[in-house]
Amino acid sequence: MKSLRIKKKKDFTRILRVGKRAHAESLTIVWTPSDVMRYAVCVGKKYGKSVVRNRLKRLLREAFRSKAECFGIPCAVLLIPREAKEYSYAAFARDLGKIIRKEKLLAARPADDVEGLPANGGTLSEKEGV
RNA sequence: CGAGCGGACUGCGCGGCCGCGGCGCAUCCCGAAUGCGACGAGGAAAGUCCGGGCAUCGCAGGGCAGGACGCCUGAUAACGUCAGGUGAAGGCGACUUUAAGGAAAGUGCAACAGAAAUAGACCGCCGCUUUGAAAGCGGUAAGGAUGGAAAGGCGAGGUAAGAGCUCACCGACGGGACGGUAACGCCCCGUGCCAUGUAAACCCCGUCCGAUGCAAGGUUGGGCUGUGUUCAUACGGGUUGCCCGCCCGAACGCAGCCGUGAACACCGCUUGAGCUUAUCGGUGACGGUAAGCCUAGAUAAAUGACCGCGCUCGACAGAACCCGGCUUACAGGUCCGUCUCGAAGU
RNA sequence: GCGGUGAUACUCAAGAGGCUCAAGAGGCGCCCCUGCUAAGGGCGUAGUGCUGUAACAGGCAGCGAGGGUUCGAAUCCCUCUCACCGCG
Repeated sequence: MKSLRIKKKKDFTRILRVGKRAHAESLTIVWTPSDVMRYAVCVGKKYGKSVVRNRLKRLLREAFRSKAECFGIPCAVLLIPREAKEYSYAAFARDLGKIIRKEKLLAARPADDVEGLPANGGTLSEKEGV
């Protein structure tokens, strides 16, 4: 899954400039269409010390992993959590689902029509239908 | 049984399922692909406070400056660390704490108070003179008052009053004998005592220190054009803060174009003063010998989510070149001791 | 990861072992000036916590936190906390 990470500073600044923002209670995401499905988590020093930051990143990655198949089209996504005292997987997963429903449900329809998508996209749309 | 003291260890466990990191093997459509396998954070990984290794610069040159340490003996690659001892302080005790060299080498500082702060007569006490009270002169550091500190302490003798003026004891200083590697201890003799504190103030003495840190540094990969600055007996650059000395002969900056994953890839990057067990030497820190073991290596940076069970319901906390220490944070739990004190019983 | 700098009232800050002293300025409060305001001028408040008083006065603590050295520490020495800066 390493290939699906966004690493370059250039990419970050580009996505932040042109990407669309969507907010939920526990986190914000910035997304833009892309040729492959890619993502990154944004956890700076303001969130706490290394133990807290590491846990936060794991939770976000796990949440994204479980919901990645719900995306209709391949996107580049930045996950930005909201500062809080405690973080939970359940809240991240729920809010990520909400955002996808709000923003992407319409985008998921064309994915069903286009059959010539990469193997990834094909299986995804199938599962989403179920 | 209660209250302590010292030391050592541990840091939720088991199962299922999805997922992550590099590694090994296999497969194929040879890709940052898929499958399988074993492995995968700490006692502090933390703070970055010390000491090393390693790397580059310098070229193993000198001086000044600067910094660190400081009872003794040992351990160690080294240390500001550790071990054992000495002195001092605290505790009934087991024990604990301790930056603990030098103040007759010199300089500085000691506010306020107080008569006086490194030297002294304000009150008081005593004597003499004059006198109505009182004043003057002299003696005196026992008492008062001030202060953190007031001229060794305390008792006796002594005296006009006093004073190491004299004496006993304690302290201090000097010398000697004995024990100990030494710090030092202990005993004897002598000296009436001979200079307050501060060196985490400058300093002196002794020991030690080149600078920069893996963003060190190396490999692959780079050309063209224009232009500017400086320079030949001095200038520029490098060398530690400075000076001397030494090295290099061209060095550096700006703009544009081509090219470029370049804030990239790979190496450094994990086998090491390594770990475990046994045994020998040593009071101990530690060292020797033998056998066995290989135990994270990421780079937007790997341990998580869900379910079930158990219990004491899980603290502090996440490797980033590697080691030895120190310091700080921490839910609890376990074990050890010819350990200490108190109570009760025998 | 590595290296460095700093912390003093609400804000900006001086002080570098004793006293004048926790300076000074902004801000804040009152007064003058004005028909009213701004600007200007003057005066002063007293700073924070605790204690204390009828109310003042006064006392104690306090310079990021905790120890130590010293007769005495904002200042000297350790440990910790927080903030900020630099890096091929």
